[in-house]
Amino acid sequence: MEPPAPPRRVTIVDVARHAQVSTTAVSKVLRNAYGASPEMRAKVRRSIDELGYRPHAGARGLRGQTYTIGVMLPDIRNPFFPEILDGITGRLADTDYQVFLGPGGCNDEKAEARVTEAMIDRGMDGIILIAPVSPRAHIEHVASVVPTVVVGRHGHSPVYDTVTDDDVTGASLVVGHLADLGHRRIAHIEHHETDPTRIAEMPNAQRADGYRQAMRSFGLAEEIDIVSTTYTQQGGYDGAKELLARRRPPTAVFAGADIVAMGVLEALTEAGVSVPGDISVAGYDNTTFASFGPISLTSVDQAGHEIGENAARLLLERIADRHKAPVQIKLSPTLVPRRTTAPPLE
Amino acid sequence: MEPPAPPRRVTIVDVARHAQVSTTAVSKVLRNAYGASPEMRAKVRRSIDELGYRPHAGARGLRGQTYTIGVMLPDIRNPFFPEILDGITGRLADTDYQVFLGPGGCNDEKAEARVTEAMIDRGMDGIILIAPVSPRAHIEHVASVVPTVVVGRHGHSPVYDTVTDDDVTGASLVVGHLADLGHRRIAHIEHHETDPTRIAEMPNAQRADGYRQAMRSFGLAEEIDIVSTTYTQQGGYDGAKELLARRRPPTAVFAGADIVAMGVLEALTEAGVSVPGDISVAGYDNTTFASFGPISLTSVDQAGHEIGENAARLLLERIADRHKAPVQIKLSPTLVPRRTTAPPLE
DNA sequence: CACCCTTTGGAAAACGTTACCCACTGGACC
DNA sequence: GGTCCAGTGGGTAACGTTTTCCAAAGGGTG
Repeated sequence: MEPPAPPRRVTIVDVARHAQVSTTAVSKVLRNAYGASPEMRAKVRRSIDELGYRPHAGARGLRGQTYTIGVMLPDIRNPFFPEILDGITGRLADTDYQVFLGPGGCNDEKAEARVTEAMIDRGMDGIILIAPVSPRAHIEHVASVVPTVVVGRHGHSPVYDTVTDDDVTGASLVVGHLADLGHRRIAHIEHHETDPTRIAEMPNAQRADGYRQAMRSFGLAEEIDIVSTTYTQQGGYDGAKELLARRRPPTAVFAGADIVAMGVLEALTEAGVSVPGDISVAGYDNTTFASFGPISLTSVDQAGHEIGENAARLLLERIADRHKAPVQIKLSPTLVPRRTTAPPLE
Repeated sequence: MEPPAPPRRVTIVDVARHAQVSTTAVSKVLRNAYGASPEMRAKVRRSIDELGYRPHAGARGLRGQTYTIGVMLPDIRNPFFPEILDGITGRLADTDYQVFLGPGGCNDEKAEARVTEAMIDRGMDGIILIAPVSPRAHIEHVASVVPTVVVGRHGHSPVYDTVTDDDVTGASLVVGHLADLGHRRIAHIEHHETDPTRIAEMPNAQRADGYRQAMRSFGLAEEIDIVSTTYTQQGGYDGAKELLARRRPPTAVFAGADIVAMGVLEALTEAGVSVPGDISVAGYDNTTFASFGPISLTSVDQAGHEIGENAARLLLERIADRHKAPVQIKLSPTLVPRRTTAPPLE
């Protein structure tokens, strides 16, 4: 209770003395390494428990591993990440690895770089980057220093593994759902991507592409109508305003993300347009709030838990063998129809 | 790009050699320590930049600090944390400290202990615990080993600082608002707290207490009506069902958290009760989704950003002087009236 | 000019752990 | 009875920093 005497930490030397063995022996037991008899293991473990010894991660990192895995979250607000994180921690729960999250700034390359560098400086054994916006060169630099798995970004590289959701399929699920209901004028609100090096790798671009492909395959090529704003509530609001100003407004709006759909709903309510009576609305991500009663938004559920599990698994494999061939995993999303989509009136 | 040769990291020795000084000198420059002339500082800094040197945090931790601060989040889903986190990172942005988040399990003492121990093992310089559920003894144990600030938990201790929001005031803001609108039968849904050692320290208990006090001060002591469930959507749903079954149901429901209010809205919609026509509903936390158009929930805004800033500031102070007298900061919440509250019909 | 103090710089010993190597034992095998 | 090998245990030198000293140089003071 009294701060004056922060007691010296129990070290491996204390354990060795207590168990009357060498520090090497203790180290072997700690790492389940070869060269220690069952009796010795038992004796050492007893001493560890008795003394309450815990290995010092920093010191371990100097020679071997730190048993720490870093997960970079670009935007902690995105309600889709918790699922992924659960998947990651679930897969890692019965290993010796501990997960720490590095908060990257939203859409901020500088912040991302700062966090990834900080993770490397702390000797983390592996890094999972979630939907990074950094240029590919930086990601490959990170991956060349420490085992890395990239989540939510398409494209592949010789140095890291990727886990993504099939955004093209997801978009076509939405278009198909709306077309089945009888809609023809289905508009899409996308997040505008300018950087040419990223353009094919970002999920937003894939969703827009998937929308285009699906519209064509349903014979609705003529009706393709895309508004470019941003994946924010404001972006959805602006996009909806623009669509309402059309000579013939769409009867359904496919927002590229749930948060965008929130802005759309806001704008429609303001304009006195009823949902789904006059216009149907669908989102993407199946975020927590999509299921709330007053919202009940039709959305696309990415297999967040599976994404996380796979990312963690691949990372462990890459830590075990840094030179293994890179893997790309693409998971399938599912449609979650709710009360914001219905057949058109006309 | 090619993994085969993970290049050796640049160390302080390399910098020293390049700048033709001792490693001691480089170390002094890194830490802005006394005993280095301006010319030497300049020379060393030039070498650092030229070689792209970055200090190895683990090695630093062995002797001095790791320049790492751990923030324990009990539940990453809680949409209230991002605000606090922004406040923390904002305050720390122009220091050398880096923040990492430790994901604690929801309401899980074991998980909390695992994360805090992991932070200690990694030599973190300071720890911020957000709304911890662990017994006070464990928190004090942590605080006795490493500088600690506790957020969102009342009560005070000789070994750590606290930053909280005034939940009693917050509750009275809600009751006052509803009473001003003309409501008398105002019910409250609380999170039931069983553990006697925590009971006075948890925000939920304070909110329930504030509700009672406010009801009395508005002359509504007779109308006090509390349902004990949990701070979850299901808890809100169940609580609302119970309230609707009363002989004379309340005309307003004060849910102890926004997520609870979501469950309440669901139950009311299901029962064909209109909001705010028949029953007004208020939440607490002013989470992101509270402001969404279709929800538009009256709520209480905790000064999340300020909470975070203060927590970070106190932590820096405590790192500078571990023996300073503990501080308790209590911030004031504000009411955010929206469309789920209105005067009663009768 | 002897003395003391301040400034500047460095040598060397920690810090806690693991990797690498070597030594010893006892049994199997020829 | 020698050789080889598997199994067991330990000694020691790293790993990259900071800290604690100590020495030398310069500058004021009496």
